[in-house]
Amino acid sequence: MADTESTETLETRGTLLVVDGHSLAFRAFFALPVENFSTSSGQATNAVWGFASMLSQVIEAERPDRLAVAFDVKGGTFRNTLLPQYKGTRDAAPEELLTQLPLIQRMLEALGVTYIEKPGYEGDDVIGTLASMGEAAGYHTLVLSGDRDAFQLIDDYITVLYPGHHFKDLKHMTPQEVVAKYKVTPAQYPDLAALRGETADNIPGVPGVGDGFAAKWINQYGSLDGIREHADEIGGKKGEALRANLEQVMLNRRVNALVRDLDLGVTIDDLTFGRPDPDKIDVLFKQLEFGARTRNRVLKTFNGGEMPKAGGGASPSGGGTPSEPSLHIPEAEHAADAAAVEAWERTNSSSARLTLHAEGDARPGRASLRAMALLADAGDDDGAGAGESASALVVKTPFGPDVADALSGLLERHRDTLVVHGYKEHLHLLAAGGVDLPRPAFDTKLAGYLIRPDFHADTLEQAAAQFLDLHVEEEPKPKATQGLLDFDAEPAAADGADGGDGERAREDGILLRHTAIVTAVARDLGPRLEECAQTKLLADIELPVSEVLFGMENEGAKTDMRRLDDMRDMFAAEASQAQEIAWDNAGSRVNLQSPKQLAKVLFEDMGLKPTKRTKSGSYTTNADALQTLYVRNADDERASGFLGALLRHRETNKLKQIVATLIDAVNPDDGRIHTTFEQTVAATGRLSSVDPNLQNIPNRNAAGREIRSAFVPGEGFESLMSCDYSQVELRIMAHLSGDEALIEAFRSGTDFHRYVASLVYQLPVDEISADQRSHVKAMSYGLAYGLSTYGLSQQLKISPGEAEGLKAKYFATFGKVHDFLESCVAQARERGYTETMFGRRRYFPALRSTNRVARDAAERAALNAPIQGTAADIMKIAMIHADEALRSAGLKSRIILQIHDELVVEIAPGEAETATRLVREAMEGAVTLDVPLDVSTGIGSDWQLAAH
DNA sequence: TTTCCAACGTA
DNA sequence: CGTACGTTGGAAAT
Repeated sequence: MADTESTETLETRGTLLVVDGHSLAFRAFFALPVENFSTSSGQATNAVWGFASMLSQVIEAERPDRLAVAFDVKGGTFRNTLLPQYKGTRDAAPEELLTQLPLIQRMLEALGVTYIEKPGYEGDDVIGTLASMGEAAGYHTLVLSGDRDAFQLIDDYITVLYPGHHFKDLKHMTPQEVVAKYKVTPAQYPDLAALRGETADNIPGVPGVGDGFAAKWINQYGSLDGIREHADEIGGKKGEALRANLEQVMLNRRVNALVRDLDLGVTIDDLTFGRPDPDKIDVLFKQLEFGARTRNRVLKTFNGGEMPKAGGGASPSGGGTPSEPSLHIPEAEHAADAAAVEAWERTNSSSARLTLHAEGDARPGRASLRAMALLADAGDDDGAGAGESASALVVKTPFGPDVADALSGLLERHRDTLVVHGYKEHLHLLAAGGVDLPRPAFDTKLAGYLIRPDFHADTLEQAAAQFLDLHVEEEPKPKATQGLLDFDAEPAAADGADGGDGERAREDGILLRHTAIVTAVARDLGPRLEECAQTKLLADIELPVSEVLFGMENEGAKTDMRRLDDMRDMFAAEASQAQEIAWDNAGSRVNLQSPKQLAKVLFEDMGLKPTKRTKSGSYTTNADALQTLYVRNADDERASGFLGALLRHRETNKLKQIVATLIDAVNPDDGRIHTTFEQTVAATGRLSSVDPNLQNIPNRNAAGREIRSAFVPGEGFESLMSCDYSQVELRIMAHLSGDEALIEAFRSGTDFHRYVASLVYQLPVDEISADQRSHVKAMSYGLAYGLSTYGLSQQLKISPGEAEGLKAKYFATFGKVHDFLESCVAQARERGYTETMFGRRRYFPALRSTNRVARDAAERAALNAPIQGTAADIMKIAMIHADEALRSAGLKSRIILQIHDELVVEIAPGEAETATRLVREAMEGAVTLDVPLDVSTGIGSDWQLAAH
């Protein structure tokens, strides 16, 4: 990278590296996404991490003998006296960066690196002074700075390292480089900068004058003084501008001159480094949640390339190349029979932790097991020598029932120390191998989710990267191996041809590596889960609900295939009919599913006036817009014909698509659809449903709702029951806010929305109009989403003024609700996270964002999270209780679906009454609030008929 | 072939 | 200019 490295090696005593601390911190802050670098408590760490990483890079590349870092000091300098607006723009440095500066200084201290601040002066002055001192002491000085003011220091002994677009390509600015770039010498550079100005420092230059003209004048007249003397001779607009701004330019020149003779109280010989303190680093990095890899790399770099020996910190264990994480992967035994499993168990019976990791296909209804590994380790969580004494066992499929039994017994005996990554997935995998998996003591996937609910790792490697700080750097994994590293990967195409021993050994290696990663992640996450008080949530809610979900996924939902086929054909016919009409009116065969083509037809060919734009700037063609256009152009036969047909096509085609997707998802073996409930995806704590999504089956209009009639009881069952919470989120708001009026509204037992409307409008209940009720209802629901008055007016098609009035009346009636919502946001802003009734957290670093759009969005999310999250918690508890109640009553009836506030239960003959009672009780009694939890239930021969 | 966007379904 | 999700097809990017 250093093309100018060969600057004739001058006789020097060594190399001094002087770093502009603020400049580097800025650089690091803006180079790395803060979302990926925050601690669980919301402290941003991107600048600290980047600072360490960038400084390490430079040290490794330049190998300096002396090192110092200069910082600015808070408060003004003599420059502000001269130029009040000086660096005015820099004070706008984001809070998230400012809070990291002390951390960076602590890190430098721990690394044994001198950092210098001088009150009343800037870092640049310190740098200038240090450079002079270095020169005098016979050192070659490197100045690492992104501030061009430093260019004036450059001479044969002083080089500025100036970062390019990527930090990696640091430019070595020598006198030759400066002349080549600016056509002036380094000594003349401040003159040029004074003329041009410096936007970064909020210094205005001569308008219309850039580097080019400034250089031309300097070369013509020698210096700024020369230019001033001959200012009258310079013609044109630029000359005029120069004369008008001469005063400013001269001031600039005084401001940008660096002071080079400060008394810093140090000598160059004090600026040694290379004695980092591993203990201090460990304390700091633990606080910052940096992992072992960062620690080791940093320590190594700052210890002159050697790992420091002293200090009782974590041992570097793996060591080796810096690109390998410090994982200890033990040699594995292979168990071919039950005896081998039992023998391995005996030799490892005293292990403190047992990690189970299986691979295969974990999709419900078609799961298969490929191989599994067990890793027993000493479990010394302080990290010293972790894993050194570990022992591993690999078991591959196929294996017989004797091996399965031996494994089941082993797992059962070690359940108290058992760790998995993804209990639910492992239940599927092991069930496919005939092995029973008891509830483990720890699940790294669930734990990771509780600690950082908005981080979603697709692969185990990603989870490790997040939690062990094995940050992915330059080298992306080779494409070929990527698939194999996928946690849930399909079996790698088992073409027997080249499935040789090498292939097999490699697969084993990956399996073991993954197992070791799970062990390492568990070691890290256990204490962290405890720190943020999520351990109970894991043990009492997430792990138990995994079992319920496993059961639901495994059973699946029976569908009436004939009904589905009929519906698909019917919707398809309607859609194609609508398409014909649309095409006739359009006069061309536009693709009705292409917003782009539609926009052309509507807004160009037909010349209709567009309504709104999409966020990327094109005209929207969504249903809302089409509806508006339809009404607006009712008298235009062609346009309204097209729009009407298009709307019908949109609706029916969508339904056709939904049905087709369902048909595609039916498992031919049992005629049932086995969705997967994702337990670690939704940041609020809700579940989600994929492959297929059974949580978005239409329900709002009659045509769509018909699809629900295709969900039926399977063989051995007689009906479906649907149970749902009514207005849970509003009830939770009532409870959490303690608003007496709202609580009373729920206790009254009358039509809730009507009752609320009567309070808001101060009218008797029976005088409330349908409009008033629906407006209040929309307001109530909108509350929990942070709905704006504008949004409310849009939805209700009323004026913003009316919406404002409604909101005012509402909050006048339910004042505590307002206070509560505000307090959610305020608390989140203060602590960095929100909490549900059960302590589930969600972090909101964006509340401190300087970007208003992002901040507003975070505020809405922060006000919603405790409400939606508490509802999710309650439903999970209800599911655990209901499942348990059904089982212990010996019923065959079982929960098969969850749609956020609704459970669908498949009812066995004769069990309707008991099952209804048990599920209702579980749901109503999941938690005791200041308001009753109302559950409504219904039973029918299909899902639609079970509605109530 | 992969990635993004617009659209739309649910609570 | 309303929170939380997942799926689809077309179009753009590769």
